[in-house]
Amino acid sequence: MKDTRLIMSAEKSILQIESYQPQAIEKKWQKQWEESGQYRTDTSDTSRRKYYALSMFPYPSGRLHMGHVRNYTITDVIARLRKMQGYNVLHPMGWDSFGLPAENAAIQNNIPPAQWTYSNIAYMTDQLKALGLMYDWDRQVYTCRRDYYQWTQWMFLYLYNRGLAYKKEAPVNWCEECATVLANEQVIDGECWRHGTPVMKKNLNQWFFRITDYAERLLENLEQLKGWPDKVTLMQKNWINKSVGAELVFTAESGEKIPVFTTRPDTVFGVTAMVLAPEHPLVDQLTAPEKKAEVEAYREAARNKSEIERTTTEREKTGVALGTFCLNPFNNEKVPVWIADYALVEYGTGAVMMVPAHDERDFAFAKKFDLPVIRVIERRGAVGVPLKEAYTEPGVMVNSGDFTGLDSEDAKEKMTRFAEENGFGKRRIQYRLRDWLISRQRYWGAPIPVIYCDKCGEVPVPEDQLPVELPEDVDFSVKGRSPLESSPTFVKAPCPKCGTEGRRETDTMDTFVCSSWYYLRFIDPQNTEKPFEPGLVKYWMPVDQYVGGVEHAILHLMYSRFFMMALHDGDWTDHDEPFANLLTQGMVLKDGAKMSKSKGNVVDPDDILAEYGADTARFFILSDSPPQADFDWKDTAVEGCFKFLLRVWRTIVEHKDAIRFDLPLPIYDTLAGPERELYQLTNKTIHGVTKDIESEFQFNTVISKIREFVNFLGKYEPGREPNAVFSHAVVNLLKLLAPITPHLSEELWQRLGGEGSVHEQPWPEFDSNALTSDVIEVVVQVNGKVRDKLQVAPDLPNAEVEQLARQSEKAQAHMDGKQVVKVITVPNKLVNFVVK
RNA sequence: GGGCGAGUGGCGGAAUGGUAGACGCGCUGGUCUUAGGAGCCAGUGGAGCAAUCCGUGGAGGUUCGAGUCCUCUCUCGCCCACCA
Repeated sequence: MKDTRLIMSAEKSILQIESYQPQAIEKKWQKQWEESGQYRTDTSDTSRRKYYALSMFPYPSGRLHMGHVRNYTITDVIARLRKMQGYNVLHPMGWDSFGLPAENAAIQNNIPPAQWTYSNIAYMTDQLKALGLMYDWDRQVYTCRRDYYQWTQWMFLYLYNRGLAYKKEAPVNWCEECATVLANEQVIDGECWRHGTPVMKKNLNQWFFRITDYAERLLENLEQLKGWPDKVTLMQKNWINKSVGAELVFTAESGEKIPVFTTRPDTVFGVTAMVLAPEHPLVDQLTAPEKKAEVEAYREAARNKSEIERTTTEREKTGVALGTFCLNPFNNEKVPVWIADYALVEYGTGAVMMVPAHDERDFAFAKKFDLPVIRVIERRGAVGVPLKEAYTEPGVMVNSGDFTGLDSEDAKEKMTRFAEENGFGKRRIQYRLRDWLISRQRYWGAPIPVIYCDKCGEVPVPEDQLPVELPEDVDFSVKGRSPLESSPTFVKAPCPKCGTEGRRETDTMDTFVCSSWYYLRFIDPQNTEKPFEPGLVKYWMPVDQYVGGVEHAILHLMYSRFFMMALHDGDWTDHDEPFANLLTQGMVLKDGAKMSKSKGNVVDPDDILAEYGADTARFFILSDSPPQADFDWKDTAVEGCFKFLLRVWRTIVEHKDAIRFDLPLPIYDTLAGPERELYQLTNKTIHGVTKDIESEFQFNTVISKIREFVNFLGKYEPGREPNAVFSHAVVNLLKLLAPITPHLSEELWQRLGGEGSVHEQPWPEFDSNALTSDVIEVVVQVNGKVRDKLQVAPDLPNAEVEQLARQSEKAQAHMDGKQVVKVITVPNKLVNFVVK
């Protein structure tokens, strides 16, 4: 392969010095770091300022992909930097190791899910270690291990005892491929997030977490998450989707109350029908006998439609009149009751007051079924213009009884109050966010710790009986119900209350439950008494920097926020937000497309490590794009990075004799010529690199600054004697590179005779006197166009710079015969002559 | 349909309202070499011999000065979407 030849030839060419052999030095240092324990964190040391750096932990799918490499490298560089800056750094890694793929692999290969999972973890652990990541391996967590899921079950009980976990029968999303139910968040465009297959609605008795209790707080707190990308907070805001309005109660002729939720109580005089969701509980009672067959057929059809069919906006409206009527409480008008599948049983009250004049959907429905359109709001200044489409803007009220003439925005408030006073309505806030469906009819997850007893009903397993262990005598291949039902040892269990024989809950928890609190367990992973020690969590939380893919913007990040709030409310934590700063890294692309097996454009991290080593991989993946943007993988650019590291190596090893650690620091004022320039560049680089990392981790510009620095160093002739300025430059270069290329830096640090580990060194400081050059280029503009450039001393008084500029022949050529009306001088930047 | 973000060389991308294209990839020429796909040196937005002119999706505007700010517009990407 050409890459291997490149390395061989490169090595040959520098054979006369000593060659850079990444594979050898990387292995050596990884072993050394592990043995020295220098990356372990003492979480009980709460005396220093702390920094908690966290990557979203991986699912052990088999092997790492480049997205992982990018994610973990970014976090690792941040963690290493903070450590050098003197923080007490926590940087852990673990495994989100429950989940469906393990079960599928078990069925296919006839091996237990645990075996498949642990062998993947072993392989991926080796890969992570080969990348030289600064993890405290002693605090790994595995969500599939009983010492972890015991506490996931504890979390369930905690929520259950606070009334935040409950079971109910509801129409839920069912994926045939997964053979289980899914949370709303796991349904994308009516399709399963994993399989892309249509999701069906089924009425099932399922467990939910009452995340809607926290809807308002989840929304309000977004304001304080200044360290999150706007994009993510916005997505969460849209997902929660708060609507302020009113619940108004219509009354059927037969007496049944039909509440509706509306954001437009001001349009209630325009109601010309009542539309119920097909699944609405009142449908049977409100259907006229002669309509029974037709209505039942419609409901049956709706049931068999997939989510995708039901929710496309382009579809024509369908519906059936029930043949009965209800009364509008505001004017006692009789309006017909219909069912239509554009009304959703899960939202609001499952019933909609139909106002065709002022709602686009209702307008389409009325047109289709020839229902009357009554206009109750007119545009100000354009009264009497005929309606061609729904008018959804505010305006002036018409045809609205006592409310006629009001501004429609005022009317919302007044009409809601009127409804409240008269007992047929109230103000109501509605969120789109639904409760989180957490039960799964699958094996490889944390069992829900509940026992059903004929006498006592639903009984939570007492805390001291946790964990409810996952049995091994299970037939994984059963579909449609939990495989746990097939375990002879699992199902039967004594009722914790009365001791008679009961049945265990056989559903397991959504793996997102496991990952909603893992960041807390990292702080205290070996605790056998509690999920974590609140005192430690108080010090370590929140996570200072969380890094991961934007695909978790809603699912994981909102569930974790919910957990944190719930734990906070029970005094388990001081904070109610888990992640202070969030960085969503972009995707790794190849040839402009997402890496995928089907496209055949996957780059395997193992190959890159074998060919170039971890430092090149780390350096490259940070180099070309800012971390938030997508990153285009380019093989030639990887080579370029390797060549650069070779050059760093050569530049330093070649001049080994000139580098000493015990030389006195250069004194800026005494320096002249190239030495002075080198010293300036060293300080500028330290300053620039530090600044770029601090401001949103712009590693791509960090790397370009380091390249400029090295380019200069390569041309510099330090001589054979110890050289203080050159030594200062090289020592600082190694420190700046340490977080990015930890092995190379460590190796050179040691070879040069540096004490201890480069990673234990303080982050370099810069000499602020030496940040400016001795000569500055000032631009001479005429009417804003660059005409000449001057070399002047920095901070030369404006008047003198202007004098010099006036003498510029090139500038004068453009000012000839014209009058200078204004001169603008920007110190150390430019002089602009405005001429007429 | 609604919301958000982005459009800069052949490519990835730099630019507190102040020299557009840093840094790199690629390419061109030279050098060293048995050889070069390594190293080193030089060049590289477009047009032009040159002076110079034109250039950040498009059209306007603000400003001494606009890739950057404002208005409109086009294209692409992402998110949400029959949520009442």
